[in-house]
Amino acid sequence: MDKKFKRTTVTSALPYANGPVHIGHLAGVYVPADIYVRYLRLKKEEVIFIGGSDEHGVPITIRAREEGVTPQDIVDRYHSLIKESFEEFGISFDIYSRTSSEIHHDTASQFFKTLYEKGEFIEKTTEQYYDEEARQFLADRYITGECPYCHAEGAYGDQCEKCGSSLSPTDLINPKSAISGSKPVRRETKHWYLPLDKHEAWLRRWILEGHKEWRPNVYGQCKSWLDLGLQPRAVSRDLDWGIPVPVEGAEGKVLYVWFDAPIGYISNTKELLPDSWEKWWKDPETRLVHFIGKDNIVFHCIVFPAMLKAEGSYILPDNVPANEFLNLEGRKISTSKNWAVWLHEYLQDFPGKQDVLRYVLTANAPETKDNDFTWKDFQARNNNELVAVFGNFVNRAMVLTQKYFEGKVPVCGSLTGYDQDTLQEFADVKVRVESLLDQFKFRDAQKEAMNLARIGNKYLADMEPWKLAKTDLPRVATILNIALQLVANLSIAFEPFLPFSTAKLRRMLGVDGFDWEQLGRTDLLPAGHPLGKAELLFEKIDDEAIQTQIDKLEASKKANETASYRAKEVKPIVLFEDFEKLDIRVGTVLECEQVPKMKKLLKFKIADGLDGRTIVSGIAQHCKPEELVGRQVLFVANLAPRQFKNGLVSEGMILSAEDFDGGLSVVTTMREVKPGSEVK
RNA sequence: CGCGGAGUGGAGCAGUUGGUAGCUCGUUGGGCUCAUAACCCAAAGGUCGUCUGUUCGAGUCAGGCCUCCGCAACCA
Repeated sequence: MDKKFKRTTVTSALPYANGPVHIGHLAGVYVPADIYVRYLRLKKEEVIFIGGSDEHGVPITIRAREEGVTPQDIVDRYHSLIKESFEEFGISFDIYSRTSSEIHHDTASQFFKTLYEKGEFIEKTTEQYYDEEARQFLADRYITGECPYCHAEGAYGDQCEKCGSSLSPTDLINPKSAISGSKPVRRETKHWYLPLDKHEAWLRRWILEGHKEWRPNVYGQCKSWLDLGLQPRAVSRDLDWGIPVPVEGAEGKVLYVWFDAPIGYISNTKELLPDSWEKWWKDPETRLVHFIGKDNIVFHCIVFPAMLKAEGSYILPDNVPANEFLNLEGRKISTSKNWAVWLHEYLQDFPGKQDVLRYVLTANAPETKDNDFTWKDFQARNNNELVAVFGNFVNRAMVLTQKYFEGKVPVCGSLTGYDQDTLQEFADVKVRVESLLDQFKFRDAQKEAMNLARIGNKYLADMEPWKLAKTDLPRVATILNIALQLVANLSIAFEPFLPFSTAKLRRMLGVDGFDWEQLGRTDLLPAGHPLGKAELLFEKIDDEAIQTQIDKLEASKKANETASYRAKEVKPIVLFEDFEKLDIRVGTVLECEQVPKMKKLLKFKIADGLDGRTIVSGIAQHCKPEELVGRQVLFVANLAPRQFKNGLVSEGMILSAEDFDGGLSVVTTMREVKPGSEVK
């Protein structure tokens, strides 16, 4: 901010071409990036806006295999879907390309070679699991087996979801390939690592001392990583989809996707500007800004800068405004669970309403913490803010001018003190909006721009030109002149935020365009200037349209849940004598209560036909204690007692069925039997 | 006790260096009638997650705890 730059390179995170783009992507990255870029362009600053699809990596190959198509088919499908919907939505990339392009392969390959030749990598040989049937090495996530700690089946190569322990694939008992189902074998493989530890010193100075202005979430995350000590990171993988590692003896190896993806920013710039791309990436007078989501902070603030520095000729990012996440109707957005509002579907369902979504996502942007998108809020912001405040003010000014001055901008006469105060506010708003945009505070900036319309509505209400029209037409002329200047100002102030609506507004005003510099001026429309046709800037969205969206969300979620549901694999065969060792009995619940301070635990007093026993069970979030009293439940009677931290001892285990969504249902008997009856 | 971010009126968010708790929406009452029943004014509504400490004074600083979300498993 203190430093003066000549031009700005803006990048936005490359969406992964494994699915369509949803509102979370938009709110987190693309809308703020687009606002910023449009703002700079309006100021006539030199700027480029780089985007593209990230098309490599394991998940794409898995998906392709599942669908029986090639990875290229998958990325082609989603690349064009994403590209088209961005375009229709008005994300004004100078280029939106892809990492499967030839130019990217060359660029990334060359980048690797340069670092390789400079000796910036270290080589390590390790043993990894190899699937002989599928003929490939397996990513941690694609190996399953028995957890060495809790012995649950289906633990992943990196973590057991049952007990939460983090694992390494070689820890698993009876490992199995998730791809072919076959038993993988260990095989040696060589990989290249970027020794981040060697970069730690300068990164520390650069970020912790040089960029204190970064957002707290970004700065904090970096600090945490640096304080923990950086480790070398592998830059290659054993895979057949990606950019081949361009050195001898690296057959069957590709660049790890996080290594090649950020280089995509550079390749895409090259594609756009084959002759002059370097000044956007290598000139110290260029300001580099990355728009990303919070999950990408480490890559863009530590790993990618380390790569750029290691290469030697590149500039480093000046700021990385990362957003938090957006939730949808109170839940996390999830691609796999189809809990999302997809951009391409929104564009179909709400044609011509790009700006409404842009407005809502900015007004509710997750800039400092995770936020929630609800359709009700979407409707309210449209109806109560865009329509009622902004659209209505414009309409009032237009209609009154039509009525009293045949649609021509009336002459501004002498000004009252109130007029002057109102005009002064234009300039104040400009200063505030600019300052907020410069600090990447888009939510506040948009709110400030909206104040112009509020000022306008108040001005009209206070002046009451419709009353004065009967007695003092010259005064009405002045009032409407000011109101119309305000409308013109709105068309500038909102240009970065609502490009479609401001274009429409300019048509209504009968002007071609304004510069940002003109914002705050009070003579944008000369007296006598004929206005264009008045139309409504925004329209109301009714309950029905909103309900349709909510229903759609619920329906697709349900469909998805049932469609993707498949029971877990059956465990290995056991002998009858093993089964007999378990003593399962029926017990009647005498008492049941929540364990104080333990959210998940219920304490049971069970009649077992003997002396009775106490059982503690972690099912409090799934059933109410009072519903269980008097019911018969099944429990394992000869399980070794387990003591909890607070001293409680559980003498057995109550059996419950686990539903597909993790919900628990306690198992009971069909008819009442004597407590202590054996279950066989 | 792995690390970071967050927890503020019904909803969504501000709150800079500690000094009267603000904004938008909603609610209630009033006004206006040019306007897409839109607009303008006023009011009600908060022990700022919780406990303790520092201070003349804490939403703000320090420490403990609780809850939510991310990061090492690549979904922004």
